[in-house]
Amino acid sequence: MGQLIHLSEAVSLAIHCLALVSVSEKSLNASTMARHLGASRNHLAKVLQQLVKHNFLSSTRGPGGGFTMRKAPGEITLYEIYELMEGKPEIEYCMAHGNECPFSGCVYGNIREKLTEEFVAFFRQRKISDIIPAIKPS
Amino acid sequence: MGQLIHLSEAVSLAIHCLALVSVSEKSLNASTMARHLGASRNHLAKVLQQLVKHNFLSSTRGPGGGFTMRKAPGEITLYEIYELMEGKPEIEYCMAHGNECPFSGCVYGNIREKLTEEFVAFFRQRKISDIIPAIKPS
DNA sequence: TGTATTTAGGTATTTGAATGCGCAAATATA
DNA sequence: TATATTTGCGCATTCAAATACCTAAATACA
Repeated sequence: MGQLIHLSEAVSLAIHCLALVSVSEKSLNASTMARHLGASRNHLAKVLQQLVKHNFLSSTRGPGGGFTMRKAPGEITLYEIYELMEGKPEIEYCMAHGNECPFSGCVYGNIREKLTEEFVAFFRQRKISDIIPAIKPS
Repeated sequence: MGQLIHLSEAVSLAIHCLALVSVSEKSLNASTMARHLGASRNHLAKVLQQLVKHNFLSSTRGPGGGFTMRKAPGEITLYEIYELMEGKPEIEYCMAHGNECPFSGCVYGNIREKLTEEFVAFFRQRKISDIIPAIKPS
């Protein structure tokens, strides 16, 4: 149903790819990763491009090419990746249209702010290196 | 930007309307509420239909018609309304496609489950009657 | 009875994310 | 140098959710 906590597939792909590249001895190409993750090669390619552009990955073209890490997995927090792919998490005013809400305080209290903060705190503390142990031996 | 905590406008409209109808002495029509909330009359009408169908509101057509409460505002939790409009909040498996994730535990840990539970707990405890005091005198 | 008002509900349009596609650029290797 | 491989990147398409529109049905009231 409607996802309350919304994490796009792009974020998910980025995080998984960084971990996979981290543990790979040689460079990993997009097709291989797409196959492993059961994801669209095209979508994944877009995500990888972003990660290259922002210096998380290096890419090499041509046969045997692919992607390698440019930063150590211990230096990359999940939050950095989240923000790169989705932007800063913002709380939208609930009546987005005219801000003339006839209520003096938000009917949601500050639950959204609170949950967002918890999420950010968790993602800031968690690093790519933390998720590497979860990779199944292929 | 991408909303991390996603609450649709439909949920928001439903909650606000129930509070407005609760404090209204006579029946409130869709156009009036739309004006007060600065929202689309059409969208709001859909939301109100749902609330009628599920016995939160009664409706009467024709001149002077509109909506009146069918349940007491102290008997309606925000969660009921959320679930009515959005369905139960589910955690999607992050690689939605093939569930052959090459990771043994979810890279997100259980943060999404935890945040969802917090949200649900908050929304279950909060009632329409709790937000009525926040209505600005018009 | 006629008319204006208002909800009901089906259908259409819009929007944004995801996905697909095609070609250019780079490069390894035969 | 030719060829196969692989990324880079812009554009087109698809898909689902959100939103808008349109007409029918009901009802109050003159």
